[in-house]
Amino acid sequence: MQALEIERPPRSEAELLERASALAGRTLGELAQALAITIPEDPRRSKGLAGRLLERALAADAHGAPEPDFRQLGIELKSIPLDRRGRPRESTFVCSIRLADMETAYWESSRVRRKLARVLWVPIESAPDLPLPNRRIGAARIWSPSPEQERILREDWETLVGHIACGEFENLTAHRGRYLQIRPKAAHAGIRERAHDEAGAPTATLPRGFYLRARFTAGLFGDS
DNA sequence: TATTGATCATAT
DNA sequence: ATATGATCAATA
Repeated sequence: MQALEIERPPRSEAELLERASALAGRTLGELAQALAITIPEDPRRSKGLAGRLLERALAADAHGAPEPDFRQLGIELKSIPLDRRGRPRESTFVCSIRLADMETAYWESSRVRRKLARVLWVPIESAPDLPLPNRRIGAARIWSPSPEQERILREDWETLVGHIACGEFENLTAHRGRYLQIRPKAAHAGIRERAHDEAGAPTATLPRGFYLRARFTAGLFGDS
């Protein structure tokens, strides 16, 4: 694979999809080499690397901001690990949650809705015994939630955010939500973030994030 | 073995 | 400290 120069961000959805499609069939090892990035031996130390390689290769321009990866296009980039049956091996992180702000949050202006409005899914071949450098990039596809999907995403979001707004952090387990769920999102279980308790008084709890259940994303990749 | 809760890397 | 990129690993 030729060395990849860091290109300008794509100017259109078609151009983005074209660039992503050109990566299909390549391995992450080839991509890493073209970008002059070393893949760590220890899998624990390469979490998130597939996504970061794709961001670099496709010239995503959000650079860590809480916005879609391609800001001008409003398109979010998501890699998704698929097993040999074509099913997602993991849930998909969507965004972190500002726990103290949820009393005044609305679905219409939520980060979840903005990020999921338009997504470029890039499948990554994945199996426990397949080393990261050997995993192949699959055929990218653009997706937006159907009206029915968005209705349920919204229901989940409003229910989950409702619990946060009421300070009911005991109810914030990953068991809740049909498509969306809330799970810890922190360096370790001892981290705390400012929030409000049931009485509205300042408190602190484990930082959380929104995730899409694998059961949901499985439906986006045909063979469910 | 599917799911939940915990964790690892990088950048601002 | 908070955001991004996720997957690891213990549990049910």
